[in-house]
Amino acid sequence: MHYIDVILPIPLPKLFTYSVTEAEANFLKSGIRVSVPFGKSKIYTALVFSIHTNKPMVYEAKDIHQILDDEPVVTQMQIKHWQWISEYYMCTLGDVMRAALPNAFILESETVISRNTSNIINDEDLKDNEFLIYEALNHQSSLKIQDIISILDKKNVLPVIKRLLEKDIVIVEEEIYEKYKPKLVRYVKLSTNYSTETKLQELLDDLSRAPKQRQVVMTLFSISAQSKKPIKVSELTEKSNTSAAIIKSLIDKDVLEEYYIQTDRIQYSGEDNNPVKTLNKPQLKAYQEIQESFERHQITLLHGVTSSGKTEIYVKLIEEALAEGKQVLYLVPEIALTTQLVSRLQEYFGEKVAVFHSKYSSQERVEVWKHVLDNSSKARIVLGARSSVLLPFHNLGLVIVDEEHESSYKQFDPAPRYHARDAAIVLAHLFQCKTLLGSATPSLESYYNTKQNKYGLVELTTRFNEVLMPDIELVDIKDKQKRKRMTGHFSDRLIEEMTETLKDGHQIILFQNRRGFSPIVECLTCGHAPQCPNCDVSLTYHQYKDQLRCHYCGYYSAMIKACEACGSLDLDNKGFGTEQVEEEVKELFPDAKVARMDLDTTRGKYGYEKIITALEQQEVDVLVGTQMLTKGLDFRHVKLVGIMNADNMLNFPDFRAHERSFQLMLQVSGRAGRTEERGKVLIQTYNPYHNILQQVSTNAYQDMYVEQMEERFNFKYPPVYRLIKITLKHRDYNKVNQGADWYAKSLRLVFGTDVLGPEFPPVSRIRNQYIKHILVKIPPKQSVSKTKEAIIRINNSFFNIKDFRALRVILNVDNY
DNA sequence: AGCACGCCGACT
DNA sequence: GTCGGCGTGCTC
Repeated sequence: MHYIDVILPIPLPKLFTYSVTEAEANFLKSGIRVSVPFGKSKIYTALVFSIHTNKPMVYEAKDIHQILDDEPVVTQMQIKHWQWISEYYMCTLGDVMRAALPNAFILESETVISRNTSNIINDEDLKDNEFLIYEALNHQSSLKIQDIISILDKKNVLPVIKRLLEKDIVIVEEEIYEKYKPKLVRYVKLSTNYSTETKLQELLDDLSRAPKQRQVVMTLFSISAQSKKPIKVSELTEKSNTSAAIIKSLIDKDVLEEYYIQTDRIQYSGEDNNPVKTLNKPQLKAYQEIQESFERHQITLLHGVTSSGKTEIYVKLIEEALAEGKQVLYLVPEIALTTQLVSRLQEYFGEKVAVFHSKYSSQERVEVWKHVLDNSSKARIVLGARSSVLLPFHNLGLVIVDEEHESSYKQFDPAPRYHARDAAIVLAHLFQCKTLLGSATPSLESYYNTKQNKYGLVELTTRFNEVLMPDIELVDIKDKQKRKRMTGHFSDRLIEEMTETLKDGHQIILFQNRRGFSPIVECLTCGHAPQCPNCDVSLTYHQYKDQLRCHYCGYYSAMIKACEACGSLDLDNKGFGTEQVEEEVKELFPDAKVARMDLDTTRGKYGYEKIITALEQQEVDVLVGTQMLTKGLDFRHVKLVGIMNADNMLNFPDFRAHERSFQLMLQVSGRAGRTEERGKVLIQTYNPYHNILQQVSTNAYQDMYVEQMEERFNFKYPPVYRLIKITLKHRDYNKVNQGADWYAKSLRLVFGTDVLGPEFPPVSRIRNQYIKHILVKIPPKQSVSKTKEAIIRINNSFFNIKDFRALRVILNVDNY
């Protein structure tokens, strides 16, 4: 008797056992996909975890449905890595599998309904709905559930299908099909019949009365004379200036032969590689220090000021890893970054660079996956966002985590809620290779680790070309308001600097960490402000569409003309977002070209690129944007950066608010003056004496670190303590309260005062779900894994209480 | 997570 | 009186 344990891509905390034949058991390996029946009717894709002969005691194992691969598509190393992720981040292996595998690898069966032809039906016996389906099946041989839903225009169609099935009118089958289709490109060549010169001449004579066809043959001939490469049909039609129909007729006549070649969806078509740039002195020094540090530490943090040329150092290290025949993982926080970076890396490494991120189609991802798995030369360097740590690396030689401090490395929803930096470090550890973290404003976590001597530290303090760090000036807008020196949200200082910069033909970036026009619309008579019907927030006014919108659930409505509560026409906009800044710039500087970069303007696959290119081409003088601007983009001609309001970041209710504000402001500042001239940064604030602002203005990372660490220490926050956030969600307000109280009480029995909450978050209801948080703090000496075990025990007892079963509980380890 | 089963209110 | 809503439990 042979059995396999498999991982199913569902959030159930255990493996499932199926029985296989001896032949199957011999063929299968851990990491091969199989399809298995699961539940009453479904067929799922499962991943073989282990093969054994232990018959399950309490149930009869089902047979598998089918084997889907010849060779493992998931490596043993990955499975180890998945196990770490699932344990550390308290989720199931299935969650990790679902996140890791490209969608096209996870096949699911689909119910297909077709007509039972062996039966003659009397129309009269059928009800309306049943008749509609019966009719549809007379035109179409089979229907999917989704088709039936649209035919009947209702959600619950299963009872109807069940009745049809009982009446023997239809048959129901579960179909599963391969989702990944290789991309085939059609090529043509001259039929072998015409390989000799005389035959060819005869052919051309024959075609003398079909000039178009003759033209095609001639073109084909001339292309193949120039190069030996296969000829695409598309190329031939274009070059011979004919249509597909003419080529088809030649194929039908057996003059041409068509054939297909499988190609990659993503192709690199650049020139051959440039030699790696030589490093300047400070870079070289940093590079050598990294080498030395790697001798003592698995992980090294490169703390290099903005625009210091960290990328060149990475390139040098990549080159070395490649020379040893190893793979390299280069993580970046967001896709937006990659376009500039990809071309830079491709300059050096050509087609060895593979890009991977979540905006890729599932088919494109399969191709990258396969290249990495095969250790193909097309994916020696994987440049990617968070999810690329889950790729099937073979012999990883180096991991680079750029902009290490970025919080977008942490997955928020759904599970697995992993931090890509930390998962990458573990991955590197599995491969026994080095990790380089890079940032101009390291996270307290990483910097703390260097102080603890867990990581090595290398500092790079001079900017490339010795450009000076920008001059940062704080502008007290409280004072400016008192003295009537404000025009809208612009202080006289900011206007002066902007005027100057525009006159010199340089570019300006204005940063406001809020999109839309104004976040609150308030009635001046009664104080009422329109709220989202689904969430506990006020609606933001978006001027360009004249709408009120919710930034949490996407709800929108037309802008109100009068107060909904009292009918008053006196409405006031409170607070301001990027839209309003943009509009004010247009009024203040009517000749300047203004663009905006926020979630609203960067929708769609190329939204980002358009704006970035416009800025690079200097088609834009002033760019207004949210924190998107900070993501390490290299804007060459920007000289002035204005931060419209520093206070709303600083006052954000989060223990990391100060750290994050510091990082954000320094990162935006770093966009100023990148090439020759020294840049200028103006920070408008109500509180210029705030320590963080002082530290930003003097680029005092150390001071910030020391001060913040003191707070983290005093208030027991990371990196001193660790955190696990437990979130409860439900439609019913009381249920959430009761559940959260019970949960917190049970946690307190074990962890005492290290449990905070339950507490409603600032936005206590999103999409009609009430939310409550509980925070568990783990002291430095307490075992993390024991803590997690205890939480899991409490969680299990929680779900044994019938009243709480409907609540959704989210465990977020190291939450950001 | 799906999906089937079972109980109860809203319409023909 | 059925249809269709959702709460409950199970999946090798």
